Amino acid sequence: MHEVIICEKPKSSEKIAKAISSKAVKKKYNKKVVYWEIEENGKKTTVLSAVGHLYSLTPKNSKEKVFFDLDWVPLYETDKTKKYVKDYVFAMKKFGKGADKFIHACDYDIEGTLIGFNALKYACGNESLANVSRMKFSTLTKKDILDAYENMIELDNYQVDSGIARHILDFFFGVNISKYLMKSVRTAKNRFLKLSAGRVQTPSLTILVDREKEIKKFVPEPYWMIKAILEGDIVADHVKGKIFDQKIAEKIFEDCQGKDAVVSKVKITEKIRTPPVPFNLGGLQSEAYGVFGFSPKRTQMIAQSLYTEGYASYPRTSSQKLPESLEFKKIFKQLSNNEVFKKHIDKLPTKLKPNEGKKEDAAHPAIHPTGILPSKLSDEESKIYNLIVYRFISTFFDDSKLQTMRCDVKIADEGFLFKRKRVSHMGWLEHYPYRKIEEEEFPEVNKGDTLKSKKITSEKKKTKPPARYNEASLVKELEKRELGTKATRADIIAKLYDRKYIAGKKIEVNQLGVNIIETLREYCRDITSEELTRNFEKDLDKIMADKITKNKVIESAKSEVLSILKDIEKNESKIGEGLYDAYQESRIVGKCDCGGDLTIKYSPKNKSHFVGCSKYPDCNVTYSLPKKANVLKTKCETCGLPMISFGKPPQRACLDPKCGKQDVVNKAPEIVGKCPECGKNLLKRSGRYGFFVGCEGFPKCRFTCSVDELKDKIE
DNA sequence: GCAAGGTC
Repeated sequence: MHEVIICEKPKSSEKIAKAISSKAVKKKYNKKVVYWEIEENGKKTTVLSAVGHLYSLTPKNSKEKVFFDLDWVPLYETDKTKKYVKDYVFAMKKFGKGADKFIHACDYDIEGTLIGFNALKYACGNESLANVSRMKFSTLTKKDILDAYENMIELDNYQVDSGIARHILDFFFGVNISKYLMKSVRTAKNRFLKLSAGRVQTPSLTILVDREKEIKKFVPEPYWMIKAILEGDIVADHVKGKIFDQKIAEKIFEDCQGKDAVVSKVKITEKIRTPPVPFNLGGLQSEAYGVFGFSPKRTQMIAQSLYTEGYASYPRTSSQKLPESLEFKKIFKQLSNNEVFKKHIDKLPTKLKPNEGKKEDAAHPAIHPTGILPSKLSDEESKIYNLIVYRFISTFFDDSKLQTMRCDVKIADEGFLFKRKRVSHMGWLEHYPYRKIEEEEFPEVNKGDTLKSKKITSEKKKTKPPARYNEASLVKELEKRELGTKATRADIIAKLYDRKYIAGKKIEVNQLGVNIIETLREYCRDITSEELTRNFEKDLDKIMADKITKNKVIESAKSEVLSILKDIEKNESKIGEGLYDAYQESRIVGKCDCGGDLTIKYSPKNKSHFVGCSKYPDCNVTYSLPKKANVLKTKCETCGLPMISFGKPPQRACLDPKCGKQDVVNKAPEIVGKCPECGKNLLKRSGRYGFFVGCEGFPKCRFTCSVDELKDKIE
C-alpha cells in the first residue's frame, strides 16, 4: 500500500509528516527538494510538497489576437524567474505517480485547493484524482493535522472549479484588456508602451488618481493661529485653534496685547499605552517603511529571506496572534545568547502573555523570531531582523504610561492652553527602540498663578490638501478594502511604478495614470473600481454552491470581455493617441532654451535613455544619461536644468555635464540648527524632491521639516 | 511585452 500526501509548501509538508508519524524520514530529491517518507505497518507514505502554484495559465496559441483558449503549463515554462519550481514538479512526478491512494493536504481555501488539484492532475497523473481524499485543517498544529488525517473528506470539485474560474477570469480581463491598450498605442502612434490593467492594479490606481484629483482641486483656506509667549518660554495656543475669520483673529490679537495670563486650570492625566501588537505582514511593512524607509516590497523580500534562513517565522501572514504553542520560553532562551537581546529578555515578567491584535490567519501565527540567531546578515536584513525581535519582545511587557499636562490660562477673557507630555512609566517602550520617548518638563504652575506675557503672535496659515499616499499607506488602504492579498499588494504597487503610472515616494500620479483610468472608466468601468472583484466573488461563491457552472461563468465573462475589446478597438486611434500623449507629458523634465520641452526619450539603437528636446528635428539639443539614472525634480542651482542621480552609492549632478554642478550627497550633511524636539543637530539632507531638514537622532527622533519651514520651527 | 495568485 502506497499513500502520497500533497502539501502546499515545504514547511507544511514537514509539519504534516512529523505529526503523522515520529518515524518520518527526511529525504531529498536533486539536493534541494525535501520530501518525507514514513513506513509503518506495511504501509508506505510519501509526503510531497508543492511551492505554491506549480502550474500557470497560458494561451494555447500565443499569436491569437485575443486569448480565450488557455492551458495549464508548468510555471517554470512561462516565468524564467521561477526555475526553482522545476525540481518540485519533477519530484512530484517521480515519487507521486502510481500510488494507491492520494491525499490532498494543501491549505483549505480556493487557491490551496487548486494548487493541490493541479499538482495531482498534471504531476501525479490524471488517474490520481480518482483515488484522492482531502485533509481539512485550519492550523498546522499536531492535533489539527491528526484530526484531519483521521477524518478525511472528499475533494470539493466545486471549490476546484471556483479556483480555476478565478484564474481564467483574471486572465481574460487583465491580459486581453492590457493587450488592447498597447495595441491602440501601436496603431495610433506606431510606438510600444508597456501598459496593463487588472482587477486589482486598476482599482488601486483609481484610489491614487482620485486622491490626486482631490489634491489638485483643493483650495487652501487661510486661517490664523494665535499664540501667547509666556514667561519661561511657554507657548500657549488660543483654545479655538484654527481661526478662519480674520476679524475675530484680529480682535483676539488686539485684546490680548500686553495682558498677562492667569492660570485657570491645571490638569495632569495619565494615559495608558498598551504594547504594540505582533507583526503581520502589513504591520511589518508599515513599520519598516516608517522607521527605515524600506518599500513594502523590499521588506517582504527581506522577511522572506529571514524565513528561508530559519531566523524568522513565515512572513505572509495576516495574524496578529502568538499562540502559546510557539513555546515562548524556548525562543527567549535562545535569543538570550545575544547579549543585547538578553538585557531585555531578563526583564520579562514571569507570566508570558503577549498583547495580541485582532487579526487572525488560519495558516500561520504572527511574525516572530524562531530563536535561531543569525550569524551573517546584510545591513538591511539585520535592521528587519532586529525590528522583528524587538517587536516580539515588547509585546510581552506591561503598559507604558504617558503623563499629560494640560494648562488652561486666560488672557483678557480669551482662553489659551499649553500641553506637556512625558513618559512616566516606560513599560514596553524600554524594549522597543523605535518609538519617540516624550520627556518634556512640566512647568510648576498652579491655578490662580499669573504668568507674564512676553508677546502675542498671530500667524496666518493655509489649510493643506489631503496627504498623498506612500507605498506603506497604500498597502494599508488596499488591506482595508480587501483588494489583492497580503502576498501580492506590494507587488501590485511596484507594478504601477514600473508602468510609469505613478512616481515618487509620496505618490504622485503621472498623466499616463490619469489617462488610463479615464479611458477605462469609459470602456470598462467595473475594472476601475472594486466592482469587478465583488462580481468575481459573487460568481465564485455561486460556483462553489453549485448554483452556476464554471463554464457558464467563463462564457459570460468571455462575451463581456469581447464587447469591451470591440469598443476599445472601435476607438483605437483616439485611445492610443491619448495614452501616448499622456505618457510623453510625464516624460517632460524641463524647458529647453528654444522653448520646447526637454523629454526623456529612448534610443532603441543604443538601448539607452537620453534627454532630448520635443522640437526635434528643429532643435538638436540632447543630453546623454548615465545607466540607470534618475532625473530628479530638483533643479540645478547654477543653470536651472534638472539634477540627475545615478550610480552606487548614488551621486548627483546637473543634467548638463558642461555645467559640472555636483551635489553634496556624499559629503557630510550640513548642520542647520538644533532639533526642537530632542535638541540634537538638525541636518540638511537631500531626498528625492530636493532638500529637507531631518534630525540627526533619526530614527529615534522623527522630526523633519522643509528647508523653508525651518525658520518657523526653530524660531 | 499582458493579470493575480501561491511560495523558495
